[in-house]
Amino acid sequence: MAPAPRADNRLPLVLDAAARLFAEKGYGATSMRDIAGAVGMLPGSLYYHFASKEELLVAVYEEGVRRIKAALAPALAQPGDPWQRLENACAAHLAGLLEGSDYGQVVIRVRPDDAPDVAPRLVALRDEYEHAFSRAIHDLPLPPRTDRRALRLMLLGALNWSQTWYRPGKDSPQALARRFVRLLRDPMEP
Amino acid sequence: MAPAPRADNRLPLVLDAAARLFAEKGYGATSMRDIAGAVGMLPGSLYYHFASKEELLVAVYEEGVRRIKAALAPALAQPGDPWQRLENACAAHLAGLLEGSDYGQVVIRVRPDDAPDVAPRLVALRDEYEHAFSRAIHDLPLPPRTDRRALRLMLLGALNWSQTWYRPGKDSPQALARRFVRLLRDPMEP
Amino acid sequence: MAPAPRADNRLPLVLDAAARLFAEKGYGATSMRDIAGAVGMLPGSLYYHFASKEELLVAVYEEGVRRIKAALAPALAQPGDPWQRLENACAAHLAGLLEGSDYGQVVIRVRPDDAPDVAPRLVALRDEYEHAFSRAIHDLPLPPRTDRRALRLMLLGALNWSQTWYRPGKDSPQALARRFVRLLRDPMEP
Amino acid sequence: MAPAPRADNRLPLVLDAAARLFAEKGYGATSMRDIAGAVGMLPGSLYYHFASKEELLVAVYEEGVRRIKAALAPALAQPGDPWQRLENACAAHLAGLLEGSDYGQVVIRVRPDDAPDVAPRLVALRDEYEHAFSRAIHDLPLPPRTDRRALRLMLLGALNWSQTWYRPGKDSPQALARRFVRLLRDPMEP
DNA sequence: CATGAATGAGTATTCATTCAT
DNA sequence: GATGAATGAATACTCATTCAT
Repeated sequence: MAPAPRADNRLPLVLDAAARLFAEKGYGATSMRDIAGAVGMLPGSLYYHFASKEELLVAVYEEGVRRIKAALAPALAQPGDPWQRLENACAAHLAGLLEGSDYGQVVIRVRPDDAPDVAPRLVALRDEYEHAFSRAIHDLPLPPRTDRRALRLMLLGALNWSQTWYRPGKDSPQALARRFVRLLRDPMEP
Repeated sequence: MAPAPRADNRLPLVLDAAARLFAEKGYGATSMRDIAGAVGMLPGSLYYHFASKEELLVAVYEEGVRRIKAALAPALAQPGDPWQRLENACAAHLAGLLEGSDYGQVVIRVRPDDAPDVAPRLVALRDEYEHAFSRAIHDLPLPPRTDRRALRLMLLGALNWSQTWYRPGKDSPQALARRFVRLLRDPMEP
Repeated sequence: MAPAPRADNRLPLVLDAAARLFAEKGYGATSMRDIAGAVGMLPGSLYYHFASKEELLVAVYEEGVRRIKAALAPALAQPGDPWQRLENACAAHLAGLLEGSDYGQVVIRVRPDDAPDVAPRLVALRDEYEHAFSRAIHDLPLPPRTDRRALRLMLLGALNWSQTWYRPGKDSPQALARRFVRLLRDPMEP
Repeated sequence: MAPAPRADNRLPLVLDAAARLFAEKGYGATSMRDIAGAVGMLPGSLYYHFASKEELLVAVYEEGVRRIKAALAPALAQPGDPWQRLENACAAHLAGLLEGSDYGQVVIRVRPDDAPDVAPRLVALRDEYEHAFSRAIHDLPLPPRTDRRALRLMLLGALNWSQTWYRPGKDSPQALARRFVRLLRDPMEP
């Protein structure tokens, strides 16, 4: 029996594999066997690191939200035109969602109620990154009585749903972000 | 007048049950046992009506798209202001998506690749109802060079993603539709 | 593939196998695989007949109590000397416990809390057969103020514990019953 | 004077935890993880102290028999009425069985064949404490030809089975012992 | 039209145990 | 003395599906 190449910390590998598979196939369609196989472990061995499949999902979600927020942060920190800031934030979010880290994709793709026992924790994590957008929208110079909540829901919905139709190579996340924000900003009367 | 349903035909009941369960719990989380139980049948008996779970999903999807298109039709047929027409179409779509027929909800909730063998057919069905929106958007009086495709994707994404955050009783589909369309239409400069 | 010899009702076979294995090895040490293997089924197939391992145990217990009560009935129905009636009841119980039906042995051997979810039902079943002894002891002509409850507990304990030390071939159930009852009945002063 | 326990020796803690858990939940239902967790160790660490779960059980059993015999000794050493001696021995045994040391409870609760590899050693240990009762019964002034072996089996069975029905707070071990012995000793004719 | 009985492959999870460090 | 990481085998259970009746 060949001694396993004891890389000393295979937990991150497990997390990476789970993130990749959850992002690709979804939570329900990914088995613990799949994940274990992807890192050359036996299924039972995963339980040394995570108490359950749901806890493993939480760990991926947490890392996903951390990365989304990290990607958003530089865009939101920029001084200058608030519309430009929003566009950059959208571009960063789309980039993560569509082409970037598997972790971020999981946060958008996997519905909290796929893992009922931890659903509230997943929802709370989602709320965290949405909060970042609230602030960017709050800073926008808008006509009085504009419904900023509806604006946030609309924009985030448009961004997140793009996972459904996006095919890499056609539009870039940056280009999409620009188009979406322009549609909101520019007057529509011909 | 609808043709009188043959009294001994339980197929529509099966379809209804499947639609309800797929809409509530998702495709993967619904078992053939669940569906059979909901109509007082045994699991094996479903296979008299449908060759597989995936075919059953296709049938629900087909009916779902038919209903979405039927709900959209009157709104789209209205003469007069194209923006108002679009708003009405959005309201109709949201109503079906959020509170209306289980069938319509399935079309939005269930991802085609949850049923890989029939995924292309599901995608084609989705395209059908999206096409209705294309026309409504085409009719809009817009400044030249407006990206109508992006507009459609943005609007549909915002609408469809609402299944994620919508809680009945707070906002009505009609009110949401109005707000979303207004955000697009009205100038954003304060 | 050879067509399974469709004996038309294999459920009783499953029950028999479960009873035998539970009696021999105990509940915890018997796996659903063991039981399925004993009747030439696949493990999953058992779940067509029983919703869970615990429900299977309940079914065995129910049959076990039925048999114990059936074995007790003729002894208890006998007219004549109540001491003789008690002795016969003990003999019948011991016979079932030690050499008779696997079902009866399960009732004594398997502790209700081995199957926590159904433990109350198992306890209720145990109470049923103990009740038969209560009546036999009630009929005994005893000195006033004799503690009949203690007598029942003592006698039943002595009988049931015999599963622990009994080796077939040495003492017969009948002989044991006679000896136990005599020890209670005959005066101990030399 | 007991030799001062070396302060850094956690083996007795492990033994205590195992005894408690085996007594509470049974041998099969207690995992090495449970035991390790109860003393703040990791499962693997137990194997420094015990070669296997079965050896751990043997150690608990040995301590259990030692304690049972120690509890019995003073009662058996008493001069005077042999019936009173027996009653005291029963009371001591019941006290250990029902409310006293976890170790003693394990000896009664855990069946030797739950741990097949060490079963003979467990049986031998059980025999040790039963031997103490043999002597007490041998001393009883009984009519000739009384079956003393049956008397021992009956009494011990009654005592040991009490673990099944005993609920603390209702009867005290002492009271039970008195009642059981009285039932044997006093004439039953009214 | 539908059932009753079963299959076979799969699911997440648990367990006693090992061993290099 | 004990840990961290893993193994390998087992466990109860679920699922879509089949097919003779």
